[in-house]
Amino acid sequence: MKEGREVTIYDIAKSLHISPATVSRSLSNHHAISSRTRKKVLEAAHEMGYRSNSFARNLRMQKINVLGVIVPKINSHFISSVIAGMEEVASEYGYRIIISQSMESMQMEKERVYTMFNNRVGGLLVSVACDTTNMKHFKLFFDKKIPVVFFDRVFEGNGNLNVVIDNYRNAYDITRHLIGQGCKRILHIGGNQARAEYKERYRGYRDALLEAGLVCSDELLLINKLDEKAGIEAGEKILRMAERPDGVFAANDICAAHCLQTIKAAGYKVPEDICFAGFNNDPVAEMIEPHLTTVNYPCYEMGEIAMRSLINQLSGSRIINAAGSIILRSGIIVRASSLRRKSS
Amino acid sequence: MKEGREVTIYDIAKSLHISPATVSRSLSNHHAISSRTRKKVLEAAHEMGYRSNSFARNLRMQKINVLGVIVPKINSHFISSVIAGMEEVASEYGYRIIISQSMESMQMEKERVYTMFNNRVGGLLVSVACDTTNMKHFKLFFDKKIPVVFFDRVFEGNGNLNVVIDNYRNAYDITRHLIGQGCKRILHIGGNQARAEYKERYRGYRDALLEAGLVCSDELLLINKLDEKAGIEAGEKILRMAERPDGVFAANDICAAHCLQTIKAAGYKVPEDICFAGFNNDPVAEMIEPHLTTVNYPCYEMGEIAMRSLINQLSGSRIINAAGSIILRSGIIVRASSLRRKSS
DNA sequence: TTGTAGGCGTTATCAC
DNA sequence: GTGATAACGCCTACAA
Repeated sequence: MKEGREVTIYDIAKSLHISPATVSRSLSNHHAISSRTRKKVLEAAHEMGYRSNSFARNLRMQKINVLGVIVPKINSHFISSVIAGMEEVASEYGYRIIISQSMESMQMEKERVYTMFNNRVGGLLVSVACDTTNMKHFKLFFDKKIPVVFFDRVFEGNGNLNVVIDNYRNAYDITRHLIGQGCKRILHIGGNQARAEYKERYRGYRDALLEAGLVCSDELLLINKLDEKAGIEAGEKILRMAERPDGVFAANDICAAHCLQTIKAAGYKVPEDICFAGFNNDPVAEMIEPHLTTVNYPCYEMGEIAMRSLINQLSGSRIINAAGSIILRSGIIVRASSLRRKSS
Repeated sequence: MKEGREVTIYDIAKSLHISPATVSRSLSNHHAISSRTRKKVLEAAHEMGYRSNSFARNLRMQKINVLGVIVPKINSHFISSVIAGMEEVASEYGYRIIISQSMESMQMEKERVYTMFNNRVGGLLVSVACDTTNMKHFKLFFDKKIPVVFFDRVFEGNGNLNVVIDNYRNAYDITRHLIGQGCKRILHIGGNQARAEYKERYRGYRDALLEAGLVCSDELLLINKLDEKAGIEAGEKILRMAERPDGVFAANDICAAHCLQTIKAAGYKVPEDICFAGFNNDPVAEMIEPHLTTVNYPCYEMGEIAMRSLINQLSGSRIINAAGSIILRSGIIVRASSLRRKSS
């Protein structure tokens, strides 16, 4: 076996005194080939350490088995679980995935999309950055009819498919729950309202309040980045408020948990003084004391479904309706952080 | 713009009445090209929806800009952070990463390695599965001198590079800390002892005990999968013990946290009755009450370093010593779960 | 500064 | 059943 250079079908052909075409056919189980020849070739290939060159093959075949995934950041419970689900399905169908992070920046997202395009991925799975305001940069894909599936953070209406949960409904339900526990003055910590998903969570919250005749004012709305730091700052802000809320619904668990911790450290009791609710069902929700009421987000399943839909569009001969939304089942999980009464 | 067929540099060349070579050079920022021509080409390329064909490019260049990452499971704080670090460095250097999971199974790991090989990744980053007992399946890569960098869970001595932390030392230090807090009977929850990393943590623990003249017996050693379920079961087991330990050192935080929770739920006080320490500095460590003493594991940094080392081997003309180990700085973080005295 | 031409490793289309 | 040969799209000596 030669060091350095790769073994090609020519090398095999030469050593066997046959033509490269025959080798190629043997390797790809072509029907018009004698089984004796095929056997010889297969053995020689193994012997010589041959591996097919996927670049040459793809170049020739015009076919691609790599799919792209673009996410804001990989290192969150939510995203890493989604990706785990995607990877499992992808590898089951013989696809590879390449992953990149937009770091919550639309500018970087654009670059990533372009790179994916140039890398000729067969399809794209995307959860957009926080400040992504439009989907112009996906036009490249739409124009070429390369399927794009959005998940979690999505856009409507370019013939693409979205995999989501019902943000409005879950936010509404969890706010209703807080109201049911006797909260009269509920504060919402939300994410960037330019993102429909966070807007929907806010709307669900607001509608529940209005319906119950409770106050819903700007003072009770905090918009931030929903990370650890934001949670702590939100807590400090709440502590400084003249009229303190008796309930908090945050648009994610990390933020909720750190806010809760800050409030607790100041001597207030949860849920007696303030009820808390989050979103996502992150592992921290079950660690914090008291455990955090939250919305169960089927992350792993979302990854599986999104990937399955994408592969479907790639291999399915005729898809009737690839566009639209798949809304996954989700629901609230009631834990001690919001439980004042026995029955909810 | 033609539908269906891809735009090539030939199409651009034709429409601009110049040669394909000029187009190619313009596109790759070759120096010997007039900026006027380049501009024209870039515009035309954009206009016509051109994208470079990475297959043709790779075929021609014999170079690969895709690197493979194989991990047990993506969806843990530790692994997702490592990958986030890797991706950041990779994209900085123009590399893409393809990721797959071995699901903690050596059999699947073998398959993944083979797939990566056939996909002709330029290099490999691996943290091996729990039950991986040898590195025979990486021989393909070693033979072809394709660089492989192991991280966290590693193997010694095949000319490969390892990126690790000092498991022995950290385990030793944290056990010493528990002893310093007055613990006399410390239990260790460890991972699969076939894995050197978990063995090292056990050894550090044991040596600290022996040195202090404390008891170190099989009764005080629990080996399990270190996940949530294992943590709860460990807690239940401890509660059933005749001679209960007054300190627990678990080889990861998830397990430690759930064990702690189980013990606490049974009415015992932490750290007064039992001290707790974990490993990894997972987000849950700062959420649980009391906060968990742990070992800070520089995950993101590990991803960055591992990726940087790999790219180094790929591009560096002469690497003096690519083999061996890089040991990252880590250290214990003392929190309330083990703090009985004012000074540690 | 730009053009010409050959080859990277496959597979498909002809012949034989 | 097998062999010759022409693409696939790109890059890069070498020429001009």
